[in-house]
Amino acid sequence: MLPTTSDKTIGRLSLYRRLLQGFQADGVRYIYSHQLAGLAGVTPAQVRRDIMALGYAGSPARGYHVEELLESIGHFLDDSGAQPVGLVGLGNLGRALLAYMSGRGSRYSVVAAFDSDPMKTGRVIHGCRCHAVDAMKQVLEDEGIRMAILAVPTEVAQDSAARLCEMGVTGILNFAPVRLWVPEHVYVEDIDLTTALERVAYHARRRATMKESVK
Amino acid sequence: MLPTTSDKTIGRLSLYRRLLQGFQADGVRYIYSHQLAGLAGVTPAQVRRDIMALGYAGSPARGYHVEELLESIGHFLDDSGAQPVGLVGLGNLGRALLAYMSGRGSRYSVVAAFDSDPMKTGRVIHGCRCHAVDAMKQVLEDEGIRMAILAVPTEVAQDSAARLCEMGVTGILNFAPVRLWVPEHVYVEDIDLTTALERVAYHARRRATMKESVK
DNA sequence: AACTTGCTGTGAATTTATTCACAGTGTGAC
DNA sequence: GTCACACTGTGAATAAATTCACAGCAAGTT
Repeated sequence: MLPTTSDKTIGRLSLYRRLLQGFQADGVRYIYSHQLAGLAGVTPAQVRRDIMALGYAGSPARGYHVEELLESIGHFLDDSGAQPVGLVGLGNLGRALLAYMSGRGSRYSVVAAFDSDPMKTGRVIHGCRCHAVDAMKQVLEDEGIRMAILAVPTEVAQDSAARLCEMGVTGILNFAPVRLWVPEHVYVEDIDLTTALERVAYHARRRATMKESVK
Repeated sequence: MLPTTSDKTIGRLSLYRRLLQGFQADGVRYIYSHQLAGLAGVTPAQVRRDIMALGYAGSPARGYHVEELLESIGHFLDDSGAQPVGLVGLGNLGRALLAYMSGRGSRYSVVAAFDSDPMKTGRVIHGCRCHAVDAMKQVLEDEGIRMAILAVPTEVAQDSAARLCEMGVTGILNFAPVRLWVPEHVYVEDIDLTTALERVAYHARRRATMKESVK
């Protein structure tokens, strides 16, 4: 097994990449760990550790060469280049995600959407064709889709996930607030808006009272 | 300082609550840690540890009393009951979040939205009045808003966040893919869709190849 | 009433993630 | 050249999160 890299590191590398792209656009050629750290909100040591995972090394005198570092991160995270993404569920959230994704020139583009509502199928929304759920197998194969965004109601999330897995999908970004049970070789990342909001509420309340009591 | 509870625990408690509500609706009165753990996708020991933070204790013979446990979690997470939320940014994402939030009978409801586009202000969307950004101070005060969802373009996120902080907001749910710099007493939770998707892509690719190489 | 069972609560061990701290080094100043 | 500097890469220390493992106990069973 390859030296396994933690999830958190993956996430931060993705963040560093975006920051670096900004620097590159501004014509910056070299950068130090503490500069990246400042923008990313982490410690310089953390940045260096994360970059270690890439196998890329900077120069003690100049720091990291922006372009080379970007290339390293790209190689590490993507390798194969742009990947097609499937979207299941075209409710409010699904449509918004579609709009959001099509807006920014991301390296991942949603090439096919699915919904059980016949009113929605056949149409093209934000440049993406919407198919019936029955057509899923065929479309996934044709487009070579290996990752999917799941934005369906909670009740059908497990079902949809199982179906996706059967059809060869190995990565799912799940917005339904349930834990999905999938085969071991499938990766699920959950984004739970309710939980996120509750966490904010908890801290917001706590901070609000803290602020007063400190005085 | 109170014995500080980790962010992760907060998140899981929120998840347990939703699961427990399901049990309660089904008329279940007592529940064991391993049952919750199974649904939540964590270990039983983890569940017990998390519940320790509440100060609530179950019975060795029957497990946890669903209703009492729910009450404990509620007391711990919310206490003050429903809280009003402000939403800044009514682009695709903002509108979708609004629809999403108004749909489910959450304990947090978006009572005011803000956008800089005069075309959008004054209207009522999904039962929520949309105000001009200039009116923010007044509206936040009137409604007693202490937490906000930030769904504006990346470029203006920092600005908007700073403004919110000035006006007494102590919790922000940030969808812009940048690290926000805010006063110490303000809590920020980031939801970065791009990073999330890249993480899925990374693992999806990895799993896909792993699956083959295991064979 | 004594015994069995399978749970909870929690100290201790372990694993994972982060930070410290410093040897080693390329660069620019003199 | 030689020196001083400010950085990187990384082993070791620390901190945080999770899991183990077991004492103690309420309820059912004989």
